[in-house]
Amino acid sequence: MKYKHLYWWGRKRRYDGERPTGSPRTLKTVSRAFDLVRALEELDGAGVTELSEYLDLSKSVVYNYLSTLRSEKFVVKEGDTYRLSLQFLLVGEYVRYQNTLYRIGKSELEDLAEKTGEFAHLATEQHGLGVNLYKVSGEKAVGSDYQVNKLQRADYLHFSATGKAILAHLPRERVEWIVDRYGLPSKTESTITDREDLFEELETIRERGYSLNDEEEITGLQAIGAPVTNRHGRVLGSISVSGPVRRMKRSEYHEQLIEEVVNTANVIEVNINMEETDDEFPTFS
Amino acid sequence: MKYKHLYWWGRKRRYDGERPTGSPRTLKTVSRAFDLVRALEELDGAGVTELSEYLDLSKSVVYNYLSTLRSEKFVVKEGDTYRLSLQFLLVGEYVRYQNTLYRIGKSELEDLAEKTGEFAHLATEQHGLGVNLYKVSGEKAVGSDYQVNKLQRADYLHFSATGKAILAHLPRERVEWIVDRYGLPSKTESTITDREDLFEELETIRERGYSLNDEEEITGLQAIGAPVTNRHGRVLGSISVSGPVRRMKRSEYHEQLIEEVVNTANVIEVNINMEETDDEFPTFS
DNA sequence: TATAGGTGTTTGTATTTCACAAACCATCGA
DNA sequence: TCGATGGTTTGTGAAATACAAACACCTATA
Repeated sequence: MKYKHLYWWGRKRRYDGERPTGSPRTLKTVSRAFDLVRALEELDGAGVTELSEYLDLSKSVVYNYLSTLRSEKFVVKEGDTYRLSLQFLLVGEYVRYQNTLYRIGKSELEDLAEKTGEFAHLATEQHGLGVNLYKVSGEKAVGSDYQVNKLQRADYLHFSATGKAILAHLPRERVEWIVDRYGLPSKTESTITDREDLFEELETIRERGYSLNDEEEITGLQAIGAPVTNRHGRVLGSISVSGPVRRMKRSEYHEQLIEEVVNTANVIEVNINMEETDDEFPTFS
Repeated sequence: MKYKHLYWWGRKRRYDGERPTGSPRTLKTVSRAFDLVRALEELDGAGVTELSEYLDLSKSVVYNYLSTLRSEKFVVKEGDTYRLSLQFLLVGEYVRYQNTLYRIGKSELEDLAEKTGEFAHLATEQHGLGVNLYKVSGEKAVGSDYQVNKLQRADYLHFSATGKAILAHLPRERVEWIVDRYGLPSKTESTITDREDLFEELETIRERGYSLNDEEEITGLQAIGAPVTNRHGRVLGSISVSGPVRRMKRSEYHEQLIEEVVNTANVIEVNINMEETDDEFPTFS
């Protein structure tokens, strides 16, 4: 349980008191409301007293926040414990559907999983972390139960095939920022933990057009990833297939998989560019 | 687009000024923050000025709210338009995973879709509306593209097989409340729109143990549903399979499907009761 | 190249609204 | 019956927010 929220919610909040001039004012009350949302997630639901101790706020304050969130339908009360409601799921599904990469890429990813029989992922980047937009399990996929049911979290970009494919196509300064912000924590002994090594790897990925995760996240698991960029060269996200190293490494099969992945990424790109006739794609922030 | 949010976000907010004594205080600032979230959903992203007109708030106020939501990572800014972020999806996935019915029922539902080849749904109730927790498309499933990709929304309970199975096992006064609150709008000419008809139907459903949606939501589509209750008799949600009337109505096949659906619901119930050894299940609100 | 009109952003300040503590009210078990 | 442990309500001072107006920036157009 300790690992769960280590890097997830980001660093400690800075309330308005200590705000440097020139940066936007933020509303304490709103921030607290989201502190409560986070707390409810971290505690898997809780009562008023528990939350008031956890957040160091008076009981009545917590009660008022919960009542408000409840009236907004983002929180439900079961007996005396408050929980986050399915409203979050509904809004979440809306947001996902808004995402062009998901909308266009979903069915292609399903085809990819079907064709290869392996496990396929569709990911994008937000706030310097990777978010899985969709996963499909192919016929041969192993550990699929673990992978499908694993809780969906934002995770580091530097140790997954999807993540590295994205990093390779972000502007260098953005990658620098991400590394500064989150570091390069290791998951296995193969994880890239050195900054220069990472930049070399990203260079390689750019040259050959696909990324490889060689047991860098989970021992025994290899993944092949490819970026999806729009016509302006901005990376929208990436896809990957993954499976046990033993199978994935067999050379003909390996080549064939690379082919399939890169090809699928390409098809998605084409379809996206057909939809997005001529909109601008400004940079995220 | 008009239909989209007709009944979704609920009725107009009542701020604290006009609060009847004895009901909890609610925080204006928090409510406004969620007004912004709603607005961003309704407008599919928007700029400061647009939002300030839409919500009748001053530009600077909107700007401050957006800045706060952004610092909480629930909103991103692309160029000059603000959008809801994937954070909602992540929290939503967490909430879904917290749901016992989803956690236990998911794989059983997949089996059901596989066995029958039809389209299968797993749904629950919240705030008097139905929420789909999961959907799987079987081999033979038709219109599956529409159904899978259809935007996930909370919808009325009275015209779906899953919804009616749930209603049939809620306390009468709760059903009364729901009907008072949302009415019985019709989707096709077969939709039940009369209160007494509905209660009779629910009685029938309770007696025979499954529900039927006979082109009440979509012309040409039939669905068979069954409730999932815990050992205390509280309904946790329901499942269904659906397909074209022509196929679904063939009598042997029909019987067989009913059998499969009821059976699956049963298996889920057993598994849930094994997990939830002896917790109380208080009533929602 | 200047200018008008459209953005998003910043600031000062009045005043609304929130935070706190303490009282209150259930429920449960000893 | 009593005490302990929750959640809920209320009055009031202190602090955070809402507003308007000024600002900076961009783009189109004269």
